[in-house]
Amino acid sequence: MDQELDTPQIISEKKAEMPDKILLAALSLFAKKGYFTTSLSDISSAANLTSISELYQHYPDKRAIAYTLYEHIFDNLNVSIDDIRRRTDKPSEQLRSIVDLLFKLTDDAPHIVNFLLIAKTNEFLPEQKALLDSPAFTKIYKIFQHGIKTGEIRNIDPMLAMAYFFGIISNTLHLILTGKLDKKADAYLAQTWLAAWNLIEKKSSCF
Amino acid sequence: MDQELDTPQIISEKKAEMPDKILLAALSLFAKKGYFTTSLSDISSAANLTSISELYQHYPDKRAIAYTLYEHIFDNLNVSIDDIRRRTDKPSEQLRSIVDLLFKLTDDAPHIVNFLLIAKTNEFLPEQKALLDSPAFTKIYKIFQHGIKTGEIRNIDPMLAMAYFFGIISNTLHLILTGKLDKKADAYLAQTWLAAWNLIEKKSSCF
DNA sequence: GTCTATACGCCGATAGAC
DNA sequence: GTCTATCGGCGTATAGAC
Repeated sequence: MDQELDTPQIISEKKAEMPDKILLAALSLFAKKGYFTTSLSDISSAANLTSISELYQHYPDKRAIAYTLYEHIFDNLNVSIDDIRRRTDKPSEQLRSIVDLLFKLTDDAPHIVNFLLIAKTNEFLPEQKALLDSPAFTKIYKIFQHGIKTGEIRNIDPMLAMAYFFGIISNTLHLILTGKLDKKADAYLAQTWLAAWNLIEKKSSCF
Repeated sequence: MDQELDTPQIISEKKAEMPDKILLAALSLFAKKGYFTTSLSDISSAANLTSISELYQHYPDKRAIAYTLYEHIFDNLNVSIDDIRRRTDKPSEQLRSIVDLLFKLTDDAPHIVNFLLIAKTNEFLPEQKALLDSPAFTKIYKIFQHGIKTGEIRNIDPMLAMAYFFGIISNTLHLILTGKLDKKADAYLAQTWLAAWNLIEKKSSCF
């Protein structure tokens, strides 16, 4: 339990080898301008390559860059969730850890959270599996199911509980990322966690 | 108060004159495939035009179509909000009416709500004013400010209250639109309204 | 294996025939 | 004023020189 949860290395930033340099550049651009308005030329400039051709030494085409990015981020999210589930099987603690992670990421790697939020609705990434169909999503859904079964979460459609809970979380993060909420994510963490959790907690008198 | 609120004619569907036929086709395609993956050819087919050129008789370019659509939808939303504010100045009733409207729209004109949700984050509509900067948004923000001043809403950052409230609403609508929640929006209205309102209500014991 | 130069397709936009 | 035919540009992708 005191085994700390580091900011996950969603993308290795240490000794940025070439492919990661490209991915970081792409992530930043996609998060800022979107996939379709980002050209390969933009990416190669941002990654300090001499020309577009260099991209093709590492990725077969543009979609592959986006898709690799998508996989990196979702795989790491998935791993983080596995870690969390391994550490405790109490839904309240699992959800708390996930929220902690997301808020921490918002401060430390805002592009990644932006990418996640965009991937939620978007025309981003031609025909990719949406956020809603990723393994990470399914695992989180199971947390809600489990919480309802054990009585920690009140007895409503688990999908609805999830909608409420992450509606609060993701919308708050979104306003932070767009600057409508002007403090760091960390400043809103405690309050927002309480709002989201109390809303779905069994013993809560919200209902 | 019993002055009924019709589904607003966001886009006149009655005797669909040409420009509206085009807008409806575009709305549907943009909501489904996104702006950038929708070609003028797609739009002209969907609108049953004989050729792309016909589009140019009504709109100067592709962006104009998207922008007109954006204006129609946001202007109508804005008008609806004005109506609501004129009918009552009690924030709880105003917010309830807005939520009613959004859920009704989700059942009656899902593309419009989809468009609104997409416009929230998106790379949609090159460089347009985001949802967050529209007059409609500002007016809703004032409802929260007012509610806090009169004591109906508890005393937190109004932007945060808004984030929580509409996080629940919009995330729920999103899951309905994507089919993850499989009933009609109307079936979730009462419960979701309660969740969202109780969360920010002053007398609520959620906190 | 690095980069320049170029090919190719798609799509937005237009011109001009009827 | 309706439609066909075409242009031009951008952006992806490749070939080929060094």
